[in-house]
Amino acid sequence: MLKLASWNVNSLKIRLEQVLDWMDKTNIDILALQETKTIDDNFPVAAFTERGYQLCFAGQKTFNGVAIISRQPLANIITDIPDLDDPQRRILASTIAGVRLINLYVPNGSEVNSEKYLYKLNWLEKVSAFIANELREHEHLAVVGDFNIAPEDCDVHDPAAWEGSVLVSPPEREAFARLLSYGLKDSFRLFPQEARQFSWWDYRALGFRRNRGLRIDHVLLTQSLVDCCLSSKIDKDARRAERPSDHAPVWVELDILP
DNA sequence: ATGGTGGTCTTACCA
Repeated sequence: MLKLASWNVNSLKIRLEQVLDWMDKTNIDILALQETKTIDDNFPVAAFTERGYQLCFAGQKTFNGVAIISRQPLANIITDIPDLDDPQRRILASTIAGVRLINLYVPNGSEVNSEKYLYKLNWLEKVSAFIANELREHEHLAVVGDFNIAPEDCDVHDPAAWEGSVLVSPPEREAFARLLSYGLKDSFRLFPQEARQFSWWDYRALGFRRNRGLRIDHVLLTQSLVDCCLSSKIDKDARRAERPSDHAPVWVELDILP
């Protein structure tokens, strides 16, 4: 059994104890983090290596930042991709236990047609091309992270209120669908799920208490991993913690040896 | 109820 998780922690410095507690509780094998918000020199390496994990990370000051924490060795690490000269640290890929893992912190996009939105769409285009290329080389591949896209209306607490907005706009959903067209599957939808399950809730206006959320954090799997995927869940409990991230962790159990 | 909270080498910005 291999447990693979993704979590936007919104500052690893603030959330380190929560992350360590959650890893202990769930006995996770591989954890992909987004929004670590720390430069590499300040990454809390020892906290993870003391627990028997290995890690890789790509950070910057104040914003963004991605990391992969793994019980197994991390090979073939990539932080930058062709045709995207981007100082923002949002991409981290590594091969672990025969699985190619691509960890993404997709840009938020701010508002439809804003400069940040256009950056998001271009970023998604270049990353899609990179993933298409990776799929040619790796049979067992997972794309995980904060996609900042709610793929379907059932992933949105109030689809009418959100219609056309950033995170749900048709061009963003088309970019997500393009990944599925490569044969990747949204692991969450492989299983029967209760309605109104989300992975992110705005800190403001009692968003979590009222379950006014979106499902924007995803684990996409190639068919070979779908075939051994036993479950796909969102751990809403982590969002109930004191001083939580605005995102909950999402994770899959794969019936392969770690 | 068109606001609100939380994070950052903050006093503006990002989400």
